[in-house]
Amino acid sequence: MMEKAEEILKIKDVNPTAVRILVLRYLLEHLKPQSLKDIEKGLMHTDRSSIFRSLKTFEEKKVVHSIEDGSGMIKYAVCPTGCNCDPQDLHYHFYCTKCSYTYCLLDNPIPIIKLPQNFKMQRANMVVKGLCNKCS
Amino acid sequence: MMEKAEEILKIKDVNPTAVRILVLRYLLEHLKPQSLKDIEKGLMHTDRSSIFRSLKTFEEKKVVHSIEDGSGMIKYAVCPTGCNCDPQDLHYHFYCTKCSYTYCLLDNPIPIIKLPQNFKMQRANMVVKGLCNKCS
DNA sequence: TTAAACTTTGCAATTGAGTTGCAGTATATT
DNA sequence: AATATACTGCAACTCAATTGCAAAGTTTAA
Repeated sequence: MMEKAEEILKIKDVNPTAVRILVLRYLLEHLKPQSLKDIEKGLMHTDRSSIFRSLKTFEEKKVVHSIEDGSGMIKYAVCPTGCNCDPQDLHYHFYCTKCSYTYCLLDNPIPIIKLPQNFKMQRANMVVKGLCNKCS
Repeated sequence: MMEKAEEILKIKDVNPTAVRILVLRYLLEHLKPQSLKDIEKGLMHTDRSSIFRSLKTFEEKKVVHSIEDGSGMIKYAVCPTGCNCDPQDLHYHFYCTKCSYTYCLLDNPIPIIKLPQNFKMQRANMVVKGLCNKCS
């Protein structure tokens, strides 16, 4: 785990700077998707805008992908090996309206969606909202 | 169409005030989901917060439902007849990343999603992003 | 090895959607 | 009409996201 962040950055062709390593490690240590604020809280001495820019860079270089779970905050998760952030790599997310936790629903594949003529899918964002097991 | 807004408000037990009628008419006239800002632009002499509060009331009384299409703005659409805003009434949306238009994909039913034990679904928000026929 | 060029970072300030407090206006109730 | 209740418009605020800028760090080239 110690080295993993650096390795990933190298593979994805991102300069392994201090902030980037810290942010990526933080994401790797926390299995659930994390918001900018979550990361900011976790890395107490790192500037928000630096984290923000790291995340933007990560997204661009496909180190992480973002999830809009309707919490009002974008969440970020490390792309699993082989993930190209293609639609077929995506899965449903579950957002608990009580504890604000975002779960990945890995068991359900996203079905093929028939789009109208000439519509081109780039990505998808599928979120189920409700109460998780702890809150229901 | 002229009378329809008032009728809907009556049926859904919402006081048919001036702003509410204007907002609902605006939504009825525009088939695609509209954001607060869209409505504000459309109704040039109506205050934003009044529109906002109308929409909140509408949501509560199930006159409209909201869609988070990842554009950063919540969109609103009039509930079709029989819609209870239940998960099973929901459908996919398509958000064009170029022209920022949100389409309803009514042809695809949302599949039943297996949730982990004791997870309770309240609502769902399914958005496909990409390019629409005009932009691709 | 030093200077120039480029990248990254931290701070402060701005944006923009959403939301709220409050006082004035309109509408309904007695 | 007098009172209560609901609605509206304005201004101000919140809060996440984003940007401008200068300082610090790193790389490249002379």
